[in-house]
Amino acid sequence: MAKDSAPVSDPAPRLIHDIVATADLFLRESTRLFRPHGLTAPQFNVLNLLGLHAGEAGYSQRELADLLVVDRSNVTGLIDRMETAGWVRRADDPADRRVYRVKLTASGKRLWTKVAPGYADVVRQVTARLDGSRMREALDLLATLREDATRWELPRT
Amino acid sequence: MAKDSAPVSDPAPRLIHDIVATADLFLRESTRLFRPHGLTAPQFNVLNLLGLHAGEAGYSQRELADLLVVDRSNVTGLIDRMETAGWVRRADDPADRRVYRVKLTASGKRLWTKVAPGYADVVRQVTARLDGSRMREALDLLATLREDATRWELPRT
DNA sequence: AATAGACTGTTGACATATCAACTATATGTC
DNA sequence: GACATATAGTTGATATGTCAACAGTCTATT
Repeated sequence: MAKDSAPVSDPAPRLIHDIVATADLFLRESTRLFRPHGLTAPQFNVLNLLGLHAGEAGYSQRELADLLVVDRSNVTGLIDRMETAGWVRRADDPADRRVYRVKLTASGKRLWTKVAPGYADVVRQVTARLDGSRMREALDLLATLREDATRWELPRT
Repeated sequence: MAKDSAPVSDPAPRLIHDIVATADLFLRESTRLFRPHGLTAPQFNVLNLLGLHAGEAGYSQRELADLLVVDRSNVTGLIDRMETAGWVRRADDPADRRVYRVKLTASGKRLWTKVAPGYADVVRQVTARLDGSRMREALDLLATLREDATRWELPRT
């Protein structure tokens, strides 16, 4: 009988580790897909956001930062590089002189239509073995974990 | 492959997104815990690996790279900074002059015993709502995804 | 023993990320 | 209108990550 006082295989830290490892693996593998097109994963995310949802108005850098869940300051360089590559441009916002509307260029649109289907394929392949009920279970588990991860309190010392 | 665009509620991309977002959130939140001690998340991971499993021999930088799932070159700077902070030291390996054995210093051990319990608490809080069966299900789901993520083939163009 | 090949750690170039401090612009309140 | 406050984007310092190329060391095969 195993003593559970020395839980070498304690599942809780393992779960956290595995989530991080799975996310990492997925980012790493998807990078292999983007690389031949000169894209990085965050750059593809920008392309995909603009291609999918942005319409004519584009997104402000603040909106992009919120959607990508990164700091505003990070978006500056990201968009700089994508602008240099010719995939996006910064347009002035007529309603607010502080903001740029970031929009796809024609070249950016072309790249998106070329890369996005391959990404969708990969996503489908990776999730192919999960049927509807396991998929729902997975989404639910992750949502539960995210709720509790925002809820915990720092030890107040 | 369907010619029409993916429905907004397509669960597959959402699952991938949610895994990355959950990992991200967890890393971000745990950083709040490490920060007051002057530690970053990767630095805590090194500390924890050395504190938990390394024993007298420590780990080589190659072993650390494999355990952390990062490139060897990344470990150079990580250990540089932790050495400067006085938490680890590089000892020569008597059996192989190419490698360093990275070991905790007394100060590193002290820091680990101070920080690790708080981390364990947080892990416990975050996973508290998952009973044994959901935990097993979660680990199993992630393992399945990782298998398929290493299996997919790059479109051969 | 010699040598070819593999492996370890480092370096340099680059992308991504954070945070704090700064400028410029908006906005709400007196 | 004037002022306090908030917000958008940039900058600089720093940490993490990749990749490719390098020097030094090991190892296996002849």
